[in-house]
Amino acid sequence: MSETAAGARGRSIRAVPPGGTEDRQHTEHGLERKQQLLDAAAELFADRGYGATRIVDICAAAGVAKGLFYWYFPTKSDLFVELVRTMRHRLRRAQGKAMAPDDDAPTRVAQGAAESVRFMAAHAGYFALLDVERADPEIAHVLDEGAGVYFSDVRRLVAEGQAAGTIPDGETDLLTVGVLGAVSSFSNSFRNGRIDPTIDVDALADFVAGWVARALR
Amino acid sequence: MSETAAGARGRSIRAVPPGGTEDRQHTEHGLERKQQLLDAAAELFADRGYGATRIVDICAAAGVAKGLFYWYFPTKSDLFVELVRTMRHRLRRAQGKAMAPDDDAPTRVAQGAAESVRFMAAHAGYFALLDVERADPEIAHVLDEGAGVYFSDVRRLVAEGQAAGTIPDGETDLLTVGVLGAVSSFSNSFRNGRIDPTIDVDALADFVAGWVARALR
DNA sequence: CTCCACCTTGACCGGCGGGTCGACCGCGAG
DNA sequence: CTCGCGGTCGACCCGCCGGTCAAGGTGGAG
Repeated sequence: MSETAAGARGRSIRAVPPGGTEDRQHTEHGLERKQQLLDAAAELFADRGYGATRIVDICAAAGVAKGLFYWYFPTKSDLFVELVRTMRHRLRRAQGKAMAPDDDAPTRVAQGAAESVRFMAAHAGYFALLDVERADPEIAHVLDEGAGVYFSDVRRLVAEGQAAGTIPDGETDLLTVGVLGAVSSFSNSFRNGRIDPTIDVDALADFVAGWVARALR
Repeated sequence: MSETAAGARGRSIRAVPPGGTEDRQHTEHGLERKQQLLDAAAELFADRGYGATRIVDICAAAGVAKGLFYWYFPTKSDLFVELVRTMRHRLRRAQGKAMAPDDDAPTRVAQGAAESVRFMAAHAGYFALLDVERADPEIAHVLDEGAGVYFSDVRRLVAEGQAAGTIPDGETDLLTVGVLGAVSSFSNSFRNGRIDPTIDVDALADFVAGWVARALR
């Protein structure tokens, strides 16, 4: 884990620029290769967990040698972080698109919850990798960061609803936690097969929307 | 962590069933030592995660040499399993005690949920260690086993309520997942400080009971 | 007192796996 | 053609950590 300052020696002064991070120039082909690694890693993480996935496994799955990994990523956790951030952006975009701007707050919350369930079901392979140990501080950070983002998104809506009288006053934070928890619980259970997998995803999403709407009443 | 060893004293008692593996004869002092290891491990697991906790750290925390660990546990995951099972038994006992036998199903579910929240808050250090990677199959197994136990406990109550007409029909499994998810979500958020930690635990428990009751209506 | 079972120690071993390195390839620009 | 850079390879290094082991301690039963 030690970044060993022994970065640039010899003649080629590359790597570790003032900014701190890698700013490698990738060709289009390079970007594709990087994506292959990302995809392979996502699958392996989801399958056997982050810690249990060896870098060499990721490379093997992508059909390249281990050394190449470090051409594209400084460390394993950097790859993970990139994966998670990408996922988060896509999910939030989907949520935003699913909420009708003119509906009231509780309805919008329910719409967002339903869409989240659908999205997570559609990308189960991706979201499974969130079941990860938070030992690595870099991991913990990006995960907490995500939790914070979703929290404030939902909290804003809840507070709005309370102001408009469409959601009961008080305990704004708790209501928010409840909504977030419902979405992740149902999604996790579905993904892990604790829910009858033959159920229609849209039916599940509707159920969750109803659950949230009732609890918010 | 008190008198787990009911009254056994003076003579050695068997700690592990003769299932073929370790069936060491521990003296009372030995059982105490073992408990020290268990406690030290629980704290470290909760603090930095299972995978990131080194056996030698556990021993150092308990003030013994590494070799001794293997006198009491075959492997690290065996220790973990023992920890989780113990916890589960205590929680279920608390739940059972909290539910008034003559109340109707939804009320009992809410009572159990509230008690679970209180229990998990009181033993936050213990429950934090459930945030663990499921890479190790032995770990995954004991965790799933626990999920299954709680699931069937709650499902039984929900089905009972549906039969009695106190809970709406249909989707028994989904309702169960919702209840379980609410309890764990609120408990996790509280433990991780995502909820204002100055809130009274009983108030939180009541809130969760209300949340569940509303969602179950 | 002796013996045996339980307890305790820390040096040691083995391999696993993250990260490094130096060499090499192929292509487009000059 | 030659240079430089993006890209690729895989042997190698090395610290870490789970697990082992041989030896020594201690207290109670006989």
